[in-house]
Amino acid sequence: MIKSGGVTIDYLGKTPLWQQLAEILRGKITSGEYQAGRRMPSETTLVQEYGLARGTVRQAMKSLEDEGLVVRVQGRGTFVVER
Amino acid sequence: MIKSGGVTIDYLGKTPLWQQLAEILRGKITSGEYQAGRRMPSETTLVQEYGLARGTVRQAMKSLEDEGLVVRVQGRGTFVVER
DNA sequence: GAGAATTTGTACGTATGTATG
DNA sequence: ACATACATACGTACAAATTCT
Repeated sequence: MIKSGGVTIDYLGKTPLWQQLAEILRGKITSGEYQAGRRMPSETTLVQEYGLARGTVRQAMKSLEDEGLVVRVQGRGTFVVER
Repeated sequence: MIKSGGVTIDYLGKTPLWQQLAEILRGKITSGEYQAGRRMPSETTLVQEYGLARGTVRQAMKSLEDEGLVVRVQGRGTFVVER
């Protein structure tokens, strides 16, 4: 069984870590794993899951927000936008 | 009083500055002054200590990394490899 | 309503990576 | 080899908003 799709972070490659994470999360949104209107995993959770610094996670989230895929609300969380 | 051992940088000689620095650092590693598993002085620190440009320091560090003596981690520092 | 816990926002400092002149 | 600038990344601390107990 081959893990295809580059679902994991490549810490040695050229692509920035935050871009890789953004790509992963984008995939989980478009695939429906993260459903519209529902809350995404918190930054702290993602930090633990992927072993990245919070700033790096936030940069990935920021890019998703800029794309209009998610909205971030202080004190509440980050939510997948309805499409 | 003569400084023997080439512990200082010779800015006029034929040997590249980065090679001289690499040699110095290599010595401090093998002698145990820079202990295995611990962090090396930062590039900025070495820049100040030896009066070299950062690019030159990086070239020296790169050579040490190629030799397997140290590993460099973005955002954390350069560490002496355990042997 | 009070206080604790959670979550995102902001700021700073430090360090390595890359690019240009 | 030097100088500069910016990007990427880690770590820490605290603030602000919301939710939970």
